[in-house]
Amino acid sequence: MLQYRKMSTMPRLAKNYRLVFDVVRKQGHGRHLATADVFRLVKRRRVGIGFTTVYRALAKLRDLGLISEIHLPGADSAYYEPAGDAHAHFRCDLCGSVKDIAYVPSKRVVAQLAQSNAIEVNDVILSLHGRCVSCRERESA
Amino acid sequence: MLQYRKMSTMPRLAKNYRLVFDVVRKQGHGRHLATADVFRLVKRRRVGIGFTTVYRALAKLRDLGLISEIHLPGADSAYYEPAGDAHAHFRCDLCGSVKDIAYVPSKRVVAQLAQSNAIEVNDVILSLHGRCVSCRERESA
DNA sequence: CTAGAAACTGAAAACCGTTTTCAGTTTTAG
DNA sequence: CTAAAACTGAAAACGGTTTTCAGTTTCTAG
Ligand SMILES: [Mn+2]
Ligand SMILES: [Mn+2]
Ligand SMILES: [Zn+2]
Ligand SMILES: [Zn+2]
Repeated sequence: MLQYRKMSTMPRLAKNYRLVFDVVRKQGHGRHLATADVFRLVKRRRVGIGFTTVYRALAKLRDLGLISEIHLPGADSAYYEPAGDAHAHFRCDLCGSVKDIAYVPSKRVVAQLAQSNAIEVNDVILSLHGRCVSCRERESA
Repeated sequence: MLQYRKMSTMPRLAKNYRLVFDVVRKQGHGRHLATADVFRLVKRRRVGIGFTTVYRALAKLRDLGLISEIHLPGADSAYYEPAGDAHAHFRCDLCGSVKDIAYVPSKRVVAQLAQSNAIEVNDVILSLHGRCVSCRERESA
């Protein structure tokens, strides 16, 4: 699970893959694009592109460690964001909005869990679920 | 999200729903049944039952808080286990096996995250991913 | 340059877990 | 008993994603 942080060390990408990457990267961190959002934005720049190609690009970029693919219980498609520091996600049960949460279980705790369970942990995924600010406001009205 | 821990306070369940509940409950904690596993085990006791009914039973039991439904990135169906204390799950990327992990972010940390992000957190889902013991052994051979 | 191999492309079809629809049957409440 | 509510199962639909196919484009030797 390599990660190319610098463009200089980044492998040469096909034109379309590059386009998909640019679309995801341009959102910056904290924005979470559903697969359908990526399609829409990519099509805006290259009308004829097939959704198969976009799926393949997303998979490759994910494998290269350039973007991260987010799966949240309750959401019905994957979400994408540029690769960056590990963090958790909050998803509103009511409106489906997704928000970054600056927290991740400490390395020490995870190492301890790995040891006591005799497993090798390569990834830790944390998601919070509940009601977002605006949904809480709207509901209390 | 109520939870009926005692049979005495448990609502009356239709025969089939009861059957599905028994199948899940009989596995005890620490066993994780994929939807297909539940079908198989239920059909063993009631041959003619339709999978639609099983899906409906699982949804209702989940809503009643009697069982918990687990969604793990990488797995292609839901898993079920009897309701119990909160815990995390480990899923082996290679063989797909699922294991309970006795850890959950502390109430204090979650409350702090909720406050600083102005969200209401109703659920915290933590999953670990990597290689299980047997897969590590098999790979090193 | 010129093969040939490897990577990429997009339409269409397949996939597959899950949900919905339909036309009933069974159970419950009064 | 009677009407409403809950439950049932077959079949069809759903929807995000993957696979297949028949090419086209790009890369790598030589
Ligand atoms: Mn994020
Ligand atoms: Mn468990
Ligand atoms: Zn919301
Ligand atoms: Zn394994």
